[in-house]
Amino acid sequence: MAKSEGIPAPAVRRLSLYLRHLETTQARNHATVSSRELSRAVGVTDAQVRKDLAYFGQFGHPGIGYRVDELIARMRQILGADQVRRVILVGAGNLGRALMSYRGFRKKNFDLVAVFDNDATKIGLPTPELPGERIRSLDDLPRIVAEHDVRLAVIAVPAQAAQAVADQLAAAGVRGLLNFAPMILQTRPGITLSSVDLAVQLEQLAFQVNLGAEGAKISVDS
Amino acid sequence: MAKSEGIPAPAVRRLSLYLRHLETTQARNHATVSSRELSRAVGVTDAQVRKDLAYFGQFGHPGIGYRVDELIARMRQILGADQVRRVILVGAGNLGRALMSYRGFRKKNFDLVAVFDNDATKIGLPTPELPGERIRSLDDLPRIVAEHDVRLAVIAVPAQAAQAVADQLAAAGVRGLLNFAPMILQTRPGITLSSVDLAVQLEQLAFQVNLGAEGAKISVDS
DNA sequence: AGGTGTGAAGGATTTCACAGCC
DNA sequence: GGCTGTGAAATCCTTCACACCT
Repeated sequence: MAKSEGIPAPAVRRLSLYLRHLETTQARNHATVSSRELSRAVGVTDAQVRKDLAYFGQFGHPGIGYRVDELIARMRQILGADQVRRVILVGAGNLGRALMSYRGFRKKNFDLVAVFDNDATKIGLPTPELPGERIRSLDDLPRIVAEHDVRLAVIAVPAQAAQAVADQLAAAGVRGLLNFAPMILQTRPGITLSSVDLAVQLEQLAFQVNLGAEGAKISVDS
Repeated sequence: MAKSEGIPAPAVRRLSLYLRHLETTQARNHATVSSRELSRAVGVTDAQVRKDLAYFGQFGHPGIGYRVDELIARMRQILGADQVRRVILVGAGNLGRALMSYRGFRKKNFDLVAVFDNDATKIGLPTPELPGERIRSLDDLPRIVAEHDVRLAVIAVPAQAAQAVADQLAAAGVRGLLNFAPMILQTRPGITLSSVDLAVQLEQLAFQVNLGAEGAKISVDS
């Protein structure tokens, strides 16, 4: 149904970066930005910025640039950040706890509604970051997902448990998985998966440094 | 000096993924893998796998596939994982502590040699994950970097402190920065930067899910 | 002047398809 | 039969350059 088919994935990745810079620009009370300024902040060319934005509509004003407030509103709309999206977290280990306390999610209008773990010694423990909540058993997964209409989940469990958790999440009706386990997961069609492997990330960096590191590059993303 | 110039960045990104699957294959006592199997595990085409590997040499055996042990050794060599690489961490907050206790780094032959923080109430505290070590002041940065020949650093500080930390790291002689602060950093040439923004990552995922999520894609990852 | 939106050109990466080897 | 390595084709993405607007 969406004619949003032909949008390059890299363009989508840059969208969040543009938005982040726009927000700091707004905080400085600048009313407009040019594609030039945006491009330098994110590390791409100005033509790239205009092309990227053009995939989603015409937001600019010739001779002026982009009105910051307007563009922020449009981009939030496009990214879905204008409405609360509920998220659950599976895995209450070190990384899981760090993610719970991460304020960035809330700022982007994500609402962490529950935390799950398989470890019997953890189930029932209070979650300081989510007042009134407690760590839940995975048995509660289907119910919580249905009750809160949760579409997104973060996986922060050990590698050997990750695939099973992913399967349970998909079965419970979650549509998007953000996986931090160092493991390649298989998902069935209809489930979107994004993986971040911290060690792999560092390995990439080390390789690039070894190469000779000609120019500083914002390499992988975000 | 390296004719390793023309290697596509995406190919390099996939290298770590191939290696990870090879290691699990090895654990299963399989002696060889085909590009077909590797490709399915990582979510690319088999031609892609062969092209990627071919950038670095000829490792395959026609009719057989790739010998697992051999390929692992070569890939570790290529990625530099055959020798210990020393890393420091700046920022001992929630995320920093999670990173300290993350075993994946050690497994990939990274050695975390010191943890720094600017918070006077944290400096001097012991680091349970690094026996005998304590959280250090950033004043010690140049000395530690020089003494241990540290080339890589992980930044896990709040956004508003990140640019200053990056500058100090570069000045101290660190060559590669892995940044977790939700902030676009500027670095001078010769410094390689890779950024991971957890909130942006989730935002990307939410967007893809909203699109309609036609096919499961290992999207941005690692 | 300053700035966007966009067709067209250029480059880069991926896929195809097949020769050659085990 | 199975499988790799690789030129050639196809596709995808980025940059150029300029018409047009303010």
